[in-house]
Amino acid sequence: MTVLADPRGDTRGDTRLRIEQAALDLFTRQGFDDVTTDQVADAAGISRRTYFRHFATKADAVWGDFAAHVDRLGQLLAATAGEQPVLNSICAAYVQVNDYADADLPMLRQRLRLILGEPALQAHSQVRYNGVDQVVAEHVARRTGAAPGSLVPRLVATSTRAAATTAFEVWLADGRLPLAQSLHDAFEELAGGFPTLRVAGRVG
Amino acid sequence: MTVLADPRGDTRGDTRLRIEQAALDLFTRQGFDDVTTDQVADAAGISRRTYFRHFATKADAVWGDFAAHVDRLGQLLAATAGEQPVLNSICAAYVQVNDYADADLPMLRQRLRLILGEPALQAHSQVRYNGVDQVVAEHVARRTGAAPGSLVPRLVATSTRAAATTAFEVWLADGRLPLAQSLHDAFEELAGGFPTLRVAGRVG
DNA sequence: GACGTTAGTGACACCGGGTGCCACGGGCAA
DNA sequence: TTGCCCGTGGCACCCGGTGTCACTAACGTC
Repeated sequence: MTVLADPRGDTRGDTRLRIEQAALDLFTRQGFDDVTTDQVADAAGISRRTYFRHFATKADAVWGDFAAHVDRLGQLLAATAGEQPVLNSICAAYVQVNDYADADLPMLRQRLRLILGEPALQAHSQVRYNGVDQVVAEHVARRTGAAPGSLVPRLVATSTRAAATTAFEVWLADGRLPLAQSLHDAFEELAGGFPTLRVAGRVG
Repeated sequence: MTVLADPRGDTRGDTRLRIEQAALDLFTRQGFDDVTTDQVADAAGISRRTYFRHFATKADAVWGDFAAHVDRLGQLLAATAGEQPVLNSICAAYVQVNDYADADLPMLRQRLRLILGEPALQAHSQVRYNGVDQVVAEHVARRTGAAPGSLVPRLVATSTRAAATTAFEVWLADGRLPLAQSLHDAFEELAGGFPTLRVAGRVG
């Protein structure tokens, strides 16, 4: 329902953005589960059927163009020189991919708060993470000569992604230190075999 | 439909098991998405409505009593002495929780193949993993004195769980070496900061 | 200017997961 | 027998997601 806000001809690529913004706003205000796709479509000035032509699922509107994100991560990894340790190259790629301008940080926070906080979106995220893990595992396999499906490439991929996710969570909860710093901290712990644990452990 | 297989009075706790078995068989044969809950219910000799009284979601039948699993993990962690390094205690707890009798291994493989292989079940698994991560993070927090929500406890929890999941995947794909060995290998890599990478890396 | 093509859209019907409600029936205690 | 409880089935409903058809505006061609 509701008349098109802009009857002129520039609404083509704009629609997707309008949907994203409407979805983020509604999900943030009311919670993901308490908003129907009808409401999102209505807020964006389109029909429900049209919503599902722009996004495959209700959750997808929160993710923006994540595939491009993963592609860029893969390109950054492929372009790394062989001199630096593998973990450093992965950390650097994660930092670069997530290097947002200050103006974009509020929207990033909004997206992440939903993705990391709403159970339904957490569930959905697992499938996205698989794409990331695969790209990273292939990078590790190239650099080490191991098969991409063997233990070390897989393990490096999943645990570095766990590190990145955790860094995001901490950054989101605290917000004092910049995201890049949080990522570096997490990777440093991971790469060093958790030095913090060794300091505190081995008490007896 | 279909008459109750056992009209005597011992079908109370038995129903849940029948549903699980029917679900595992159907999902394995036809794929999770190509089986409806009607079919599962029918195969188990109950109505769809009754299925959803035993399991909250279509996916839950695959997981068995996972909450008990997590509880036991938490108890094992709480009972560990403070002498051994934290990571070792987590590894030991994972190994113990997943110490199945040989007779139970086929069903475990069946469950894991579905959980790790079917996208819809992978998505569902994220919510389960949150419970595991929380238990592990609390353990690390107790042992280190850090806040459970701070970086290191969170990171240890997510990356050890990533290690465990990866070990499961490798065990499932290969099947040569025992699960406990696969878990130990993964934790050793993780705890050592990925020694394998250091051997192969730093070529230049 | 009439034409066919194409992309974006809306309306409708349908499927399947999940829930609330009511009604039935069998076991069990008073 | 009476009353209760619990597991169950049936039904209607909500919502996410899809297939299909019809409409319309924009565009190039003749």
